[in-house]
Amino acid sequence: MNIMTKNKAEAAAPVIADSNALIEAKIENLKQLQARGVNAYPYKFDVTHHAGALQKKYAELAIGVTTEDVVSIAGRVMSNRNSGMFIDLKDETGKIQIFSHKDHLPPEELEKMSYYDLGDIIGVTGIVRRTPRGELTVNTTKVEMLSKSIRPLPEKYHGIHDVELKYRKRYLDLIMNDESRETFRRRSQIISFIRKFLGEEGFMEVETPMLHVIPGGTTAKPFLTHHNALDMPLYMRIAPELYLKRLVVGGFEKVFEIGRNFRNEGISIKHNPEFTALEIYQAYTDYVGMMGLFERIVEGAVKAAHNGETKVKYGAHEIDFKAPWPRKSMAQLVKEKTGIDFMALTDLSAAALAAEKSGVPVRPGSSWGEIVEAVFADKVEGTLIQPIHVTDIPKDVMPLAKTHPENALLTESFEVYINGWEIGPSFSELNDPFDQRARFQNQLEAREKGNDEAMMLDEDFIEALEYGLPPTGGLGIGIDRLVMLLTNSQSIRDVIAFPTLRLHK
RNA sequence: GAUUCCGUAGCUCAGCGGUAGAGCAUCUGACUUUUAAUCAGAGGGUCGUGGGUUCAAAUCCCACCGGGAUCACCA
Repeated sequence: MNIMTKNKAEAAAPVIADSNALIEAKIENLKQLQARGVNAYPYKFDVTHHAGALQKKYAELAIGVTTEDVVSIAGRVMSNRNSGMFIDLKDETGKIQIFSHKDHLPPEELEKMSYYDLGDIIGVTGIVRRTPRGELTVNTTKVEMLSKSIRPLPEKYHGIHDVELKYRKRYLDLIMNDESRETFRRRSQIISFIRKFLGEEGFMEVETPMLHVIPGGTTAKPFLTHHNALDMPLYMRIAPELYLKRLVVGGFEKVFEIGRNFRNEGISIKHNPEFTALEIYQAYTDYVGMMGLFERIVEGAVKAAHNGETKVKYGAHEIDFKAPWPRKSMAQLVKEKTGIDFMALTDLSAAALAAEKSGVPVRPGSSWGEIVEAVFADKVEGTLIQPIHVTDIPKDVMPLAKTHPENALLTESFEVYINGWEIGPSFSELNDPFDQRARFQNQLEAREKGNDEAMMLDEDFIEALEYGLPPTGGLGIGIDRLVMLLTNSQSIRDVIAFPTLRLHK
């Protein structure tokens, strides 16, 4: 490169904050193409085939055989052998080798190709053959630059290992790491299955607000925001529950929503500040009806993502999602694990003493139900590897669930546990407006005692109940955790394309 | 938020008081039916940032920034 062309390149080059020799080399190649009349960013390309389909279609094509089939494919240049004579082209479905030879391409086209780089997106038309070395290949008769890449790809063999880079620049992770592609493909399959299944079951998909005047439907710390024109504080929703029940009041008997919830809490391998939840409400059924529905959704999702299999490896465990799953009450499970029978220890101080004795600290002001739940969380939760319905959750921790008809300390409810994680809760929805008001009052008292996650009183929701909510069963499923289980992902950040991270650099 | 580990070339990683290294990628050349192509050569670094200790710091110490893991809260 002489001084003239170098100056020209620098003058025309867009501003790249972190430019380096690799980027400069690619920009120089871009200029060389432009100097030869190539539009490096053209508008379209007619794709007739994808790599995956070709690999499948020609699986039986014998070694050394050249077909007469002309195909047009497009994708990213991933590797380059024999000075560009062989290129591995990668599209969404897989890889295929491109062969560019002077026997099939005019010299000026071959010369242009010398300015192609790894990472470029190109379109190729050519003839399908299998090389003597056994590689399915397209003999290029025409090649087009579709988008010039001016940044170097990560290491072609190891891909990206730096997890921070994976999360911040997910596109690189997806380009380089097939496992990540597979994870997000499966995520999509799972969600598609759920939509299709619920539609077939007669459920209507609805959308409710994410901006709430009063955050409700669960106990969690909300994000607070502000609407300028209305000059009004608004919370990002922590759950859609109360709005979905309003729709059931309105007469929609089977509704569901798949959407984002926002919780202003800690971040961990199981928690992202925004996460995707499925919530379902069905009129005229109760929590028992929800158990069967829960099982069919999850078992179906597992099969959809695993070619009909119900057994899935996760870490060191093999989890079998085949329904039905066992059903056991929370108190029973605690009793089996610790010997403590909280159903016989309904006195608050006796319950607190028993919990402390078993090594579970009790926060001052805890209710009986909170103590039972704390012991369950500490002693039992982590041992529930295979899917199970943990039923009859204490009323103190379920302010929106119907009281259990046989024991006023409990509710008609269950939570599904898999791999030691709560996948989702479900209950017979409390539809008695007087009881609901009393439960909210209890929450307010807890709030005054310093529990800043306790629920706020939602007067408008109670009014809706006063018009009449039919007997209703509801359930929620944490989609991200379900996807983790079905993709053997160790962190929720591996199943959320763009997880929440700190502002960087 | 607490504890702990990590941050070296575009990427993957060595080096852990004494002149900043390798592979891939890039550039030059050779080769031209390859498979992480190969061969010869070259360029590429504020060792996260800022202080300190030392004759000498990528290396030891402190603070900060970013990330991972564990714990706490939660799904």
